Amino acid sequence: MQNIEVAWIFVELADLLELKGEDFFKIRAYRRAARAIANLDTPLEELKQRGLVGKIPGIGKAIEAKIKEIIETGKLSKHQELLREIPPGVLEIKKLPGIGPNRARILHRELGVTGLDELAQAAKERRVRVLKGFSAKMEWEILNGIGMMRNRHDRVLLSVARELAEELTEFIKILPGVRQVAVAGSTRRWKETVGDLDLVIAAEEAEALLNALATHPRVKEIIDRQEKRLRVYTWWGLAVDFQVVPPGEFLYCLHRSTGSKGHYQRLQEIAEEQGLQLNHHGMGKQGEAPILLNTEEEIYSSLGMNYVAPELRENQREVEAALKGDLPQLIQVGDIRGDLHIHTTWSDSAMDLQEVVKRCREKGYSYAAITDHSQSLKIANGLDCHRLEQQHRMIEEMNREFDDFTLLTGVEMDILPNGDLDYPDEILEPMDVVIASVHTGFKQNRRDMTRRICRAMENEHVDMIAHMTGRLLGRRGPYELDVEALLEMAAKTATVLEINASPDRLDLSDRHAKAAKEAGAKLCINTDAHDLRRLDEMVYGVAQARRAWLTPEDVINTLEIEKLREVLR
DNA sequence: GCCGTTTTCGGCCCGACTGTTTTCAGTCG
Repeated sequence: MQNIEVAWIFVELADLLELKGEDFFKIRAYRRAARAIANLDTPLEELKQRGLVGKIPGIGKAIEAKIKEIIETGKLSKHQELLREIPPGVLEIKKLPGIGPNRARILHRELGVTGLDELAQAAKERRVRVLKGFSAKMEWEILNGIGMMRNRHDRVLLSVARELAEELTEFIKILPGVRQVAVAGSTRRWKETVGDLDLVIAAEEAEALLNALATHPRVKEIIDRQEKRLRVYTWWGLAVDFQVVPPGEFLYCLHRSTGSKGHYQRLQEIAEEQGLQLNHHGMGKQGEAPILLNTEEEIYSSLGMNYVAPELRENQREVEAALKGDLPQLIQVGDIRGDLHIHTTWSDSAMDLQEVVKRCREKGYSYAAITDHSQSLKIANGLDCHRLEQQHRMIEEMNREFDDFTLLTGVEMDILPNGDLDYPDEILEPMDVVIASVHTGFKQNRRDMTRRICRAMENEHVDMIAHMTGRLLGRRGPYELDVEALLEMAAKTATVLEINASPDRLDLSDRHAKAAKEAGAKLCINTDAHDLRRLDEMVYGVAQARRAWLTPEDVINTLEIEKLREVLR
């Protein structure tokens, strides 16, 4: 059992207890423990053997015992008990916008609804509006919310798909008869959310292989089974498609399954124009033996074009660019020299300054910026001017110890609802990196919100706007914004725009990041990490940048420190 | 349920917004 799955049990336990109206602090303790577990570098099982589980901050005797139970039996009796008492559908109801634990409880108790379908039915019959604490408007919002949930229900975050893909490919590799295995589809193209996971396996024999996969512990149910294909639904909420292909056709099958459909069809057209045929069996002249190829690069070069990286295969004129030799030299993870948006224990993060420095140096960075929250964000323990100056003095002192690494001073400053900034200019002036971002008043109208961010860009000390549209994938849409106007303003004021690498944000989107470059703005890829593990999410931001056709020159945190300082100045 | 260089008990991040139960409970970040 993976740590993340243990963490999920505690998250769900907390949700269930919340629905029962349990003590707030107990619930928070479970959530904290879940977060701590999810962020561990070492498997819990190993920690348990070494007797270290109780040493994890946030985990005491009671939760330690529960972790032991989970590792030994695969489940938690208290959790199972609550699941018998509260239908899992009620947890779904609690996820609706505007519905918290209390309203979900009322809906369950008063109307007897056990899930979204029954709730939708009740709302249509106008049985919700008459309940205490509800109204006609809320009834309408509930129906809206259910519609939204259904639309996204079958997609998961890219990071979930990639983690599952890694685990499954490791498992498949050691099965007898397997020559090669690779992830295809939108997961390979690093699309921000994934509908189903495609795995292509090269092997002569399929039956025993698919049997083994059908009984894998991640599999919840089998959706479809054919001779060479297996489609399953996993406990992670993601469907997986296993495809067994002859070793000689692996390359072509992987290429086709990677897609996108539009991109592949475009390639088939190009092939046809050249008298060739391209399909999952191979490529060659009609009626003749296929051309022998070993790599995807060779498929593209045989068609007389540059290699198109999976991230670009979206039928957005990449084929035309490749034919002309006009594709950009895409940015790579190794080009990144530092992370410019990191939180510490000074505000709401789990890592202290020393830990950040250690991990960033291990990652080979030559700089990092500490950008904690600003004073008005009380819930995140935002820094007032005094604490901010204290922190910056400490950073300056730390910097004396390094000759090959620079810790930059900075802040992630709130743009207040009226457009004012959270610190006066004289506080911002000496800082290395001033990030401005929105954390409150999300429901402003398009004109006000656009003007609000524009004003921040106009301040000469603001270097960067973080997670500009505010979206949380699968949970919250972007705020109302005139993105085009903002991209232009960013270019005009030389304000850098962040690509937030966190898999639940990826904000700017690929489309917006591409438009930002075209508008003449510079970008920066940051993790916005609040704990050590999430410093590793840079790879998602870089993939997003690649999907936006960005080169190292478009991204400021590829620069050497001296050049970077010039840009920030 | 966790935690302790004041405390082994009694604390445990705060404040804005919303709808309408016109005085606050519920939700959210």
